[in-house]
Amino acid sequence: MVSDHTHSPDNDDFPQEINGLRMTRQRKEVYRCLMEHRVHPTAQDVFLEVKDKLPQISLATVYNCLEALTQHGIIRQVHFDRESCRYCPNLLDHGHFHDQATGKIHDVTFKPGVKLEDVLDLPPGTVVSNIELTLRGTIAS
Amino acid sequence: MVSDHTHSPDNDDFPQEINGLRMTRQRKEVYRCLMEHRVHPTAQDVFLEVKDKLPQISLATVYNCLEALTQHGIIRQVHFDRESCRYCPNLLDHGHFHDQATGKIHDVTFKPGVKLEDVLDLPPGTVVSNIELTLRGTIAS
DNA sequence: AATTAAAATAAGAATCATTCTTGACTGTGG
DNA sequence: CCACAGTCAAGAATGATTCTTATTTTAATT
Repeated sequence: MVSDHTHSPDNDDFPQEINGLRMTRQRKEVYRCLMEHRVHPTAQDVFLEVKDKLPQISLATVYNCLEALTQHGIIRQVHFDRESCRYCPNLLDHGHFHDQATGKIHDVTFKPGVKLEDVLDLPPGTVVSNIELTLRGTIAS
Repeated sequence: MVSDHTHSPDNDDFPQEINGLRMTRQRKEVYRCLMEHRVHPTAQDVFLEVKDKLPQISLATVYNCLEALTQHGIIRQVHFDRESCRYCPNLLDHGHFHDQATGKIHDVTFKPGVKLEDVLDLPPGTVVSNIELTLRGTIAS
């Protein structure tokens, strides 16, 4: 994290920059929305939420912000089939479980010490740079 | 065009029905396309291929066929981010590795005996009905 | 073989998430 | 203060997929 030097009413104590990305008012609100709710919202969800703070923001800007944050490794995209992309501020390696009864999405972490090669038959020489693990099902009560 | 009950040149020895789904000429060709090439084609890819055999087939019909085959558990959809859906006739539990250098998609099987619960921290009571595992990376030569 | 109802298909329109384009705006450094 | 680069808003464009409708095919029955 980077300390902030100036102080503006919109900014409270948000860093002016994260991972080399300048945090504009729009990007801050988008990021704050993800951090505060942690419900894996879609761009549309974020748009509706952020409009309360920045009424003039456009959906395209929300997409731009989410894209910028993703490119700079600040958040991650989550995909469920071809549904709208969802966004996730949890940067730890993890998968997602979609509870089909409630519609809720839960982060699923790997047990400590688990390595891909222990679990999968990968072609020799494979270098994996990105994993996406998606589960669907229900939670028995 | 030609309806032939006993024997038609289009039909060779294809079963008339799989998993309760009537195998029409279109569905047969779509399925055959997947089985013969095994390259995880998109609907568009299948459409172009199948047009050689059935020139009048429409893209919507290809989508319908792929949907019907999927619903009846004959093939599976494969998703990479929000790219076009791809289709896979391999019904065994497996994931997919996307080689970013060649663009090829490889099936990745789980090592024998591996169970989800051994690898993941799942919320208690979780019943997983569907897994999608997607890897991206490269293969060192 | 003809009749009929249900299922499947072709063609193109419609939908919807996302991306692109354009012109205006903002902030920073000189 | 000015110029420049980076952002933004608004709406158009794109592209995959789905929907609609009329037509054709199939299977069952006569």
